[in-house]
Amino acid sequence: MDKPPAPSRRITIVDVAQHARVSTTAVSKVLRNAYGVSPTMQAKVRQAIAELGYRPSAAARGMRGQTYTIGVMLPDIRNPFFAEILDGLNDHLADTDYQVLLGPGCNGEEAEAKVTHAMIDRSMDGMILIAPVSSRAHLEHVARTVPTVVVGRHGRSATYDTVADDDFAGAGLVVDHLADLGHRRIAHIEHHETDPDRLAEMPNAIRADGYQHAMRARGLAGEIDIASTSYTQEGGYLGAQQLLARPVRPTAIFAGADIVAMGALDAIAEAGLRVPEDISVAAYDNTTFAAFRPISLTSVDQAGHQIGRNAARLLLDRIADRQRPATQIKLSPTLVTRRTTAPPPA
Amino acid sequence: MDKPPAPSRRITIVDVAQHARVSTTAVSKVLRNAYGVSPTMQAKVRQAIAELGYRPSAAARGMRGQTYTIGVMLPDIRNPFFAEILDGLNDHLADTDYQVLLGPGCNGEEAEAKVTHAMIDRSMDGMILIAPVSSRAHLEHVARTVPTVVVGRHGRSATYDTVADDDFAGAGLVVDHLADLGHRRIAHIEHHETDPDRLAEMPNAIRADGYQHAMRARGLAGEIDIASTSYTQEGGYLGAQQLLARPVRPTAIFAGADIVAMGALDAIAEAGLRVPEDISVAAYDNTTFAAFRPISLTSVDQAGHQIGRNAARLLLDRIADRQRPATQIKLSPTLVTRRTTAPPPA
DNA sequence: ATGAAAGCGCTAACAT
DNA sequence: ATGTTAGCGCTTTCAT
Repeated sequence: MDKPPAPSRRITIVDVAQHARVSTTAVSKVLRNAYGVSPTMQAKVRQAIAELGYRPSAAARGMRGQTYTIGVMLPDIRNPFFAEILDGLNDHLADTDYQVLLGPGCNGEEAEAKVTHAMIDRSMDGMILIAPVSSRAHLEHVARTVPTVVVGRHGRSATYDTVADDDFAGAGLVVDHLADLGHRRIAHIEHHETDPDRLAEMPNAIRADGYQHAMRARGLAGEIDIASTSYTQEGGYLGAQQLLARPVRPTAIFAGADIVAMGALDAIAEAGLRVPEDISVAAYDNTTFAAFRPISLTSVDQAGHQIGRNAARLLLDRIADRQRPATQIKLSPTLVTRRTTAPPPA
Repeated sequence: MDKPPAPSRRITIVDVAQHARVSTTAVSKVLRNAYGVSPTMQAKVRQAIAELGYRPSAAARGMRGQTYTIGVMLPDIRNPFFAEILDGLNDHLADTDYQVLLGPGCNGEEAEAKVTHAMIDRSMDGMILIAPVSSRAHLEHVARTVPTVVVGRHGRSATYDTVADDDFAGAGLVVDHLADLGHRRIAHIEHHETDPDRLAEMPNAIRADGYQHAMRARGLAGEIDIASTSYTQEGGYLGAQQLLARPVRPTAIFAGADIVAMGALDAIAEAGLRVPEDISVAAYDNTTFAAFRPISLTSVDQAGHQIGRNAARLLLDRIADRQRPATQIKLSPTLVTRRTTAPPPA
C-alpha cells in the first residue's frame, strides 16, 4: 500500500504488465476497454495499474492511436459567452476519457492558423473551433485532417459539423421587442464585414441581416439605420456617436454584442441622454455583466451551454465515424429584457 | 512550387531527409537549432522543410525530447484578470517555439489534480499554475515532475518559482484611500478560508490580513469588521447584507474581488442605499467590467500583464536549468479610483 | 560536421 | 483469450 519508491523513471506499460504477470497487449487492451479480455485479466491489470500509480503517456499513445485530447480554439477568452460553451462541452466530456485543452485566445486568421496547426501537430483527436474567422478553405483543410466541429458560424460543409445559434431569429427578437414597446427609429451597430465567406457565415453579418429583415417585416423599412463599426467597446462608442449625430436621432439602438452596448452607453451618457428614458439599448450575448445591477442590459441569450453539449456530442460521433454525413444544428435564442429598454419618449 | 499532392500520409522527418539528401539526424538538429550543422546543411534542410510543408509531430518529439508545449491551468476562465496574465505569457512566448495550451477552468482540488495530471501525461515541457487551491504537497509533486511556476499564490517553495501580486499592499491601498476620504467604519468581505496552507498563501487570505493591518495602522483597529463569505457574486450579496444589518452600519465596504462588489451593490440597492452617497464600495482585480460606465468601480489593479511576462520568463529559465534556485517575484498593485468611492455622508 | 542505428511507450497486426 | 512483435516519428548516443 506504500507508494512506489520515488520513481524518477515514469512507470510504463511494461512495468504494469510485469507486475500483473500478463502481456503488454493485455494492459493496452484494458486501457482502451478493447475487446478480448477476461474479467480475471481486467481485475489483475486494473489492480496493477492502481498499485503502481500508472498513467499512460499521451505522447506514446499518440504515435499509434489516439491522444484522448480535444482541442478547443476560441477567439476571445474575455467574452464570458464562450465560457458557457466550454461548460457545456465539459459537461458532456467529463464522463469520457477525453481531456479538453484550449488554445490561447485568437484574433485574426494568422493566429487561428497557428493554433489549429499547433493542435494538429499535437495529434488532437478532435477539434472544436468557436466562431473562427478563417477562410472556409482553411476550415475544410483542418476538418479533413482531424474531426472538427465548428461552433457559432453558419454555412454548411461536407467535412465538418456545425452548431450555431439562430442569429437571424435573435436579431428579430430584439427588433420585435423594441417595436412592441413603440419604437420606430431602431438603429443597429454592426461589425463591419467585407469578406464574402464571412458575410454569408459570420454571426455578426447574420444579425445585421436579421435586423433588416425584421424591420421590414414590421413595416419599418424606411427606418433602417446601421452604423458599421466593430464588435468592441470602442466600436460601440463610435457607432453610437454616429447614430446620435443623425438629423433624426434613433429612439433605440440594437448593439450587435453586449460589449458594443458598453461603448454605446458611454457615448449616450456623454451626449447627456438617459437610458432608457431618452433612448433604449438592447444587445446580444447576455454575457455575465449584462446581468449586473448597474448595467441591467436587455440582451439576447444564446443557449451557450446547449451549444457546447451539442458540439461535444457531434465531435464524439464524428470521431467514432469519420464518414458520417455532416450535421448542422441550429439553436434558438431567447430575449432577456432588463432595464435598458422602455417605451420611447412621448 | 506547387503543393505536395494531397498527402494523406503526414510528411515525416524521413521525407525531409530524403528530399534534402541528408540524414534524419541532420534534419533533427536543424529543427532543434542544435550544435553541429554547417550553414550549407541548414539551408538545404530548411528549404526541404518549406517545400514539403513539413511540421514535426509533437507526439513523436515528446517520446524522446521536448513537446514545446506549456500547460497553463487557471481556476476561472470567466475572470478577465486571468486573460491579462495570459496576454503577458503569450507576449513573452510568441517569439519562442513554445505553444501555450490551457486547461479548462478548474474549481477545487479535484479538478486541479485532474488537469495537472492530464498535462503531465501529455508531456508538457512546463506548467504555469494560476491561483491554484491545491495543497502544497500536490504543487510540489507537480513541480518535481515538470518545471512549474505558480502564479498568484504566496509562499515560497524550493521546487517551484512564484509570481504574485502584493495583495497585502493592495488591501492597504484600499483602506488608505477610504480612510483618506474620511471613512472610519470600513468593512471587508472576505473569502472564507480554513485550510492552514491556504490561509498563509492564498491571495484572499493575504488581502484580509492586509486589510486588518492597514486598519490598525490608521488607528482604526476598533472599526475592523469582516463578513466572511466567498469570492462570488452571491458571497458579495450575502456579505453586504450582513454588514448592513450591523447596529452601526459601515460607511464603506472593501470587497475582496470585483465580482464580490457586484453582489454587494445588489444588496445595497435592495436596502435602498445609494453608492457612493450613502456608502462607498471598493474592490480588487480591476476586471474589465469595473471600467464600464454604469459600474465605474474603484478597484485595485494587479499588473496582470507583467505577472504573465514574468511567469513565462521564469518558466523558460527553469526549463533551461532545472537546478536553478527557486525565485519569488512580487509585483506592486495600484489603485484605480472611480465613482463608487466618495467621502462618507456628513 | 555528418550519419547509422537504437530506442522512447505505446498500439495493432498477427500468431497461438 | 492471450501473447509476440513490428513499427509510429522523432532524438540521441556513438561512429566516422
